[in-house]
Amino acid sequence: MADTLNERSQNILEAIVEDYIASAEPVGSRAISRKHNLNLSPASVRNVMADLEEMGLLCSPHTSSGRIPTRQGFQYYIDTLLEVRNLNRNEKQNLRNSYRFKNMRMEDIMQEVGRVLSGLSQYTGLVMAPKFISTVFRQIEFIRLSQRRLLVIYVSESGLVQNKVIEADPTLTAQDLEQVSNYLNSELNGLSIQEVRIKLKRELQEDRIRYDQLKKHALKLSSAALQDEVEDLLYVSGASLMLGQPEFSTPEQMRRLIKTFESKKILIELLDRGQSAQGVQIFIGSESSHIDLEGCSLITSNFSNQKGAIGTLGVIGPVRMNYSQVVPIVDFTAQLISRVLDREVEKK
Amino acid sequence: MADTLNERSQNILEAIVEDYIASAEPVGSRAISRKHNLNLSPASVRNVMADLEEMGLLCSPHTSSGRIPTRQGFQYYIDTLLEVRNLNRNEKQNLRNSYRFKNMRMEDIMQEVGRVLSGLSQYTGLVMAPKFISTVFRQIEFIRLSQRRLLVIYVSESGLVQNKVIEADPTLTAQDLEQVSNYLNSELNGLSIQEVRIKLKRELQEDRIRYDQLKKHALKLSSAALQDEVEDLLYVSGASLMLGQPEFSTPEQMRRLIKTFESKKILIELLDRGQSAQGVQIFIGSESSHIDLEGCSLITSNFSNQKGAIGTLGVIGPVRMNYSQVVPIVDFTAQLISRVLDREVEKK
DNA sequence: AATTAGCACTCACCATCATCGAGTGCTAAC
DNA sequence: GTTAGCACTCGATGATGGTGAGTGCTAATT
Repeated sequence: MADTLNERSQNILEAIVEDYIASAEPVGSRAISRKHNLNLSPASVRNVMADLEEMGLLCSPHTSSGRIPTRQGFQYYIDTLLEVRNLNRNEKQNLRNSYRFKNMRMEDIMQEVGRVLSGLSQYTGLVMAPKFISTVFRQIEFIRLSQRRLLVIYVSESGLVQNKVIEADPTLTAQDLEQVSNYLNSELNGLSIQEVRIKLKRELQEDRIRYDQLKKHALKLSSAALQDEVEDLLYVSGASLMLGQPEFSTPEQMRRLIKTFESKKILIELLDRGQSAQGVQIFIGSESSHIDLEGCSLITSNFSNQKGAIGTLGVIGPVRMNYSQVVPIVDFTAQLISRVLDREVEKK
Repeated sequence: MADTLNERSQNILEAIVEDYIASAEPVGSRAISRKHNLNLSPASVRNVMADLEEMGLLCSPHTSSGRIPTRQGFQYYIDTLLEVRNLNRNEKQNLRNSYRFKNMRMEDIMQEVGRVLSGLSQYTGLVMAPKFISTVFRQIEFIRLSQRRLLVIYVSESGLVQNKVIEADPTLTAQDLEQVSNYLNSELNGLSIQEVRIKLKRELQEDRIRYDQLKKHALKLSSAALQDEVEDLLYVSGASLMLGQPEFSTPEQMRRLIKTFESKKILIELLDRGQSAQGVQIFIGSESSHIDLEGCSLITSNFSNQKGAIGTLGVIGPVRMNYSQVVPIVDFTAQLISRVLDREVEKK
């Protein structure tokens, strides 16, 4: 159905969407016929608009006002009409220069990326660090906190540091712990957590038979340390910029939005959904299902290092977002970060 | 001047402040003379009110409306009239039960505390972790990320993990690094970062003469690792609750508030100011100097472990905050966390 | 001398009402 | 097929007036 739009209708839809993106206000036939040199009278434009409304791509807030694109209208625009220009050399260089990654911790890089995304787009920047389970093991350390509590520090290939407290046999000495970590560090190096878990599980079963005290401790501690899921790391930057958007101007909407951003849970769910795909993805409004994010659009792209640890970054803004501007920024940033991650691990 | 208030004036001021805290609306003479059984007619109350206004403790938004307390009015209320009741046994137990600290990382504890503070007070909870410089050294590890980049992981006595990337001599081998960290771990154990820095500085000078390769590396790496200030860790919880307060109901105020919370810088400055004091502190509105926090009050208390690492927690809300409810919560929580921190380190 | 009843006055708040204008749909003319 | 013309819709804006909570002042009361 949507593909059967003739060229004129497409042009007019495009014009309306773009005007609406710029103004956040209903677009009238007069404005379209004047600004975009389609050489059509307002009346003709009105006829087309009526058709587009019939098709569900436009709607009018009330009988005698201009049209605004519906969700489907935006969807059609994004799927069919949106031309994403690539950044030119200059813009790419500028974007590169926005970042200062020198001697930054992984966490700082993520946060910085969020800040820059938000700053450039003037919407809210999101960065989700690679999931624990997808990271590659580099090193593990055990530090005794108290009699029965151990602090486990885990470092991934890309330098992401995570820590966790586990309970442990109080009879283990510092030497034992050091031996255990040495053993694990040589044994698990280069495996993804997923692989590590499988390996641990297998060896735990085998080892019921053999009786190697050290190995037993090692397996027990490491499986306790690496077992549970670690909370996802999500960085949200520039939430206040969303409050400047006219679509979220009522106190109630503001509250809801900030609350949603604060809990992070819904955002993480949403970002997770895009993890399997490649390239830039766009989720629109309540198509992205959650009521609390109604009126929002999300532009995301995954980044990854060569070892396959996948993170996601993106921008969340009103559905009436400037896609043609934001999409290439998100796209290029994801590529940039992928390269940075690999550079961080560069061996020797 | 303020102390010269006679009892009647004090009673009326107190009644007005408390009514205003409850309603967020100007308080009239009628309401006061009825609700609080002072046995005074509205007219008499009005006379007192006029006096209090003269003194700068009250003001009226317009000629014919009730009075609201000024900043000075609140200040007087807090300094002189506020009676902070202690929590009874039940309430203390409830508060203790709100927390589940079992096997939590330091970071999680801080975040949890913020959440609970926010939940109980219905305002915004703040928790600032002890400053890096005030923490006590427990362990340091070096992990090579790339040729010239080392990841330093530092663990404090209380289990706070911080990490940092430094540049380092590419010729150092893994063995070297291990020796270095072993050396440092035995050498610096139990010192505060401040003491560590002094020690390092002194030894670096001495060692220009001697020629111990290992020690030289150790000193160089550790001073690089522990030199700079690490960004303060501040956890902000329940920012969206502030948006429900009538004093921040305009979009502009909301934006500004969220922006201020987001950048954290101003909050950290403010919390820093209270670090030297003991017990609960209250900062009111723009007395706390920053324009962006106008209309806000901050109730804080420091927590610390026996080693002297000091963190700050508190609640930020509108000036019209329910002090008598929030102060004891903040107070007791700070005591609770201090005890938890010491329990975390409990030796053996 | 302190308290209070009485009263005129103020002013935010709310609902009503008229006006205005941008925009529409429809019809008839081009 | 396109467009000029026109009646109509409806949100936004602003003026108007009534209502009521609250005040300050004065004079009467205790």
